Amino acid sequence: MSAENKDQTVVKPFLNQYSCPVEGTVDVIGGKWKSVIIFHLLDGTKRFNELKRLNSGITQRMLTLQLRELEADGIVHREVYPVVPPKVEYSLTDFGFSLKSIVVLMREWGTENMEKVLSHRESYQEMEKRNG
Amino acid sequence: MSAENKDQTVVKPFLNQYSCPVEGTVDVIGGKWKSVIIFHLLDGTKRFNELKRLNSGITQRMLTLQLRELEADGIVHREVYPVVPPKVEYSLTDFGFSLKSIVVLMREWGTENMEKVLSHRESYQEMEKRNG
DNA sequence: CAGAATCCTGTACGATACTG
DNA sequence: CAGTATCGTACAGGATTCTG
Repeated sequence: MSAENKDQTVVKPFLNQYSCPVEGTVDVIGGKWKSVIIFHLLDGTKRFNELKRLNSGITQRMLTLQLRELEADGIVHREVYPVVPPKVEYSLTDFGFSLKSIVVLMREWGTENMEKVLSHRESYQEMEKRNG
Repeated sequence: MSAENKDQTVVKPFLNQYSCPVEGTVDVIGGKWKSVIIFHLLDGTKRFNELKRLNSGITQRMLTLQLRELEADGIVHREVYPVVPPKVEYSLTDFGFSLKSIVVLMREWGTENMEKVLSHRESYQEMEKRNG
């Protein structure tokens, strides 16, 4: 523990692990890809490469890692069919579907507001440049 | 651009920057701290050290960086009072308040479901240990 | 009080190659 | 097809010190 925190103890009151329930949810759907993956699984079962195509830009490695974490948290179900060539299907569990309202809201917010965000961001950066 | 992406072009149809609006929203409220900061600003203006205390565990540096990004995106307003000692107040802009429903849902979801997540996670890891 | 300036570390994330 | 297995890097995030 750091010197700074020796006198001002860090408190994690929520399940002895988070400082706040919001932080917990971030732990589940945070990161660059998870919420997007969940969003695409909302409209049904998808195969691995299907998800890879939908999450344009993700690498196989990252997709695998994120799916495994979502599986570990009980959000995603992984169904392996013992066939050649391999076939693996991913779907949301009932528990995973409880995140639907959040992810849907995130999509709506993004659709309606990202243009504004990007223009804000641009003028802020120009302002920084002028001032230093 | 990678070899893998030379033939299978990465498409960013949403504002030429994201593959999907959800990805955009993640860009705004993603990361370890932003959504928690926004949540705490929902119930009113806060000073810097107040936010630091509420976000138990965050360092000054990280808090500054995250607040600056939120300010750049038009989510947070920063009001500097020219007094000694310094006084700086942070508040949500009207635009920032449009994120309220998302963050509130995140808190509710965390409150109701994180216990289940953690137990899922635990048994998954034990399962991994047994199988290798 | 609210930060800026430094320096540092871990890990999230990526590129690439290989395989049952 | 759906992955592992390596290797590599950038940046998120942190510890510490200094200051108007």
